[in-house]
Amino acid sequence: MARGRPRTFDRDTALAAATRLFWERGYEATSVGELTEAMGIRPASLYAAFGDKKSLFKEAVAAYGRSPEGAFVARALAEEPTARKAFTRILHEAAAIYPDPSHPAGCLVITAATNVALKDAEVETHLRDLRNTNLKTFEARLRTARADGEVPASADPEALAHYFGAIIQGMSQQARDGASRRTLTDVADQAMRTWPEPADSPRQSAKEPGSV
Amino acid sequence: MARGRPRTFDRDTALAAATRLFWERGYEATSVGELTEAMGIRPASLYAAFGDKKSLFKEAVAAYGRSPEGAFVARALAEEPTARKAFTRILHEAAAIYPDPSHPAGCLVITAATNVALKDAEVETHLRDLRNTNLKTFEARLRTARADGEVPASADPEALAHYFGAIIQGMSQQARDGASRRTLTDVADQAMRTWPEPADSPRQSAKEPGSV
DNA sequence: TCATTTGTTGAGTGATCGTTCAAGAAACCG
DNA sequence: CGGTTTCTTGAACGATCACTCAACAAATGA
Repeated sequence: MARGRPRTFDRDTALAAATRLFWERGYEATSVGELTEAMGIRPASLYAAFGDKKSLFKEAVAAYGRSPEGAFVARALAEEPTARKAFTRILHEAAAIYPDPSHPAGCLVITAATNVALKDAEVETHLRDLRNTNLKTFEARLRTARADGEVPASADPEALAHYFGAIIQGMSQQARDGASRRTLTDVADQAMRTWPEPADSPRQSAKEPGSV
Repeated sequence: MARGRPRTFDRDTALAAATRLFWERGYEATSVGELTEAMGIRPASLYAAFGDKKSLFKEAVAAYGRSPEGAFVARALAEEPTARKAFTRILHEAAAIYPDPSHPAGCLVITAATNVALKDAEVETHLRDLRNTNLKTFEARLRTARADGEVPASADPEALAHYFGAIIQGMSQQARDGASRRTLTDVADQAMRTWPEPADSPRQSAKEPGSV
């Protein structure tokens, strides 16, 4: 069924190499020449397989989102029974993943398209939309928590969502600036101290009551 | 005393225009052509007055640091009598300044050199060093506060410095993503709820006791 | 076997990048 | 005034950018 000459390289492997390069240096600062070298193919093969640089980047972002390092936030939100456990896990996993030397530091979605020329503004807005969508997901989870009585009625889901988003984005930046897992874990712990407990629960306790 | 033909443009004004452009788009994504157009001069004049693009960028960073939008952190640390008042003011001023539409959003030092090609790595490390120096300044201020008994002995200055640094960097990013002053002020208030009060002071009070 | 389809190769496209040069213009000093 | 110094102008430099094309190679279908 497969017509024509078959591809001589593995598309997923090549995409992973491109993802890593975009993750390291960002969209604009990564040239097609560097991409083809890292992917082990010639320019014409890249364009035949992926379209153009923008399309390749979008595929790289999608691949990153499916990888463990990119999917940990969504996974924590889906798997943890309470909002508090979900955000605690998110911050601690970010502290572990962002500075991990086995891959580029920080988060691709946060860092890969912050300095972009006018002609590539589309790439910048693509990542911006992803980030703002994530904030909305945070907000929705916190709204549910408030409806469940897990956080008090006085809690502001939108403000808390932006707060945790800011912490995560700051941790990504600091990981790129050389911060260690230890330091980022301290930041995560400090950030969780503001978690709004309902009035009838022990205030500001270091451990949640029903800890496993 | 001034020999030779005088400059036909104002150096500070031209530098301010360059600063604004670097602030908006970052180092790599701002071309010399865009710079000369915004500064109202020809390339040769730019190179005669500022050296090369890297030197111009470093001068732009220095000019940003002297401007109100870039100096507010150092000013708050110098002027406020307590660490708590200093950090409260820093976060609230960041919430006001970062999304202000009269200039590019966020902080130039945080955003202007995150995606940089290999040949310009020097620019990236220059801003990284500035950021890490700021963290050390935070840490020193918190260490003093601990010595003064303003924060308990159990407080960790390095961890708190990274925590506030992360909040500020996150607020800068969110301002660039469109967050309002209102939202960022909420983030600042939420962040200050983790401030470590000494054991004999009223815990988690919204206002510090000796407020002016 | 042979036409068709698809991928690879190597060279090369125009555009833009940061930067420089030669010529002329505007100030100074003597 | 002439000589020196510094800046401006317009044109251009080589390098790199994202991207493409013509020729060849390897697979399938008939």
